[in-house]
Amino acid sequence: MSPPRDEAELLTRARQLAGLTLHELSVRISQPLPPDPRRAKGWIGIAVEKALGAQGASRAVPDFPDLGVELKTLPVDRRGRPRESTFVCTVDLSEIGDMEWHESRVCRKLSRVLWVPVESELGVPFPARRVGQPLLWSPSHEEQDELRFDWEELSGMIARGELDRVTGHLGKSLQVRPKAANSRARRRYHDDTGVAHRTLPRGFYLRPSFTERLLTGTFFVTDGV
DNA sequence: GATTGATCATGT
DNA sequence: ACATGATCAATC
Repeated sequence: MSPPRDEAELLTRARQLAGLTLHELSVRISQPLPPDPRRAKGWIGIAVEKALGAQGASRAVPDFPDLGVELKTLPVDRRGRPRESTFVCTVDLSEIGDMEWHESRVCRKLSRVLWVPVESELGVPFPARRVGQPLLWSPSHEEQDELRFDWEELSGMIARGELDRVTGHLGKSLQVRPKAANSRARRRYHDDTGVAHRTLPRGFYLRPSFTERLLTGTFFVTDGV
């Protein structure tokens, strides 16, 4: 599958995936379904990448480098509400001190995102789960302000060497949580006074309440009734 | 039931 | 080790 030439082609391809079951998706990309989905947490994301013609899944660039578009699959329940937070990027412990929001990895990563919801309902077997309608998104001014507010609070604490006081409780829309192979993993960093620390690697995540709003659009109230 | 901290797999 | 792709599962 060649990469899409422009956003329109990408969106057309994504819309053609809507309604497919994961089994049908696996046939389309000639990639077997994982025998134990609990041990293949990234399977859906990589499968959708393949189906859309994304480039290498393991490189530190957007999924569609020429378009500057990032792909995110989003597990949703039957009402279309996100069931999980969304990983954005790792917390950069080396250069977080002197960084402006607009040049941050969080801001750049979220500047253009193709969201692909995927059914993730307890009662529905993995092969029968369906791909949903995609949304090509950039943050509104309001969303940008929200994310920036949280990012400045969190990155400010980290720069002051207070990372071990940063828990998942902080941040209305954006939070910091562990992102590591296990809880024993450690990574070194220097705060803005040059003091060295070793700490559990962390990542920035979007809360489900944030992704829920962007899926439906902030101008519509959704109460499930 | 929602949320936070922990974890799984693969590629460079 | 660290990046990619996230979900699992203990706890609140």
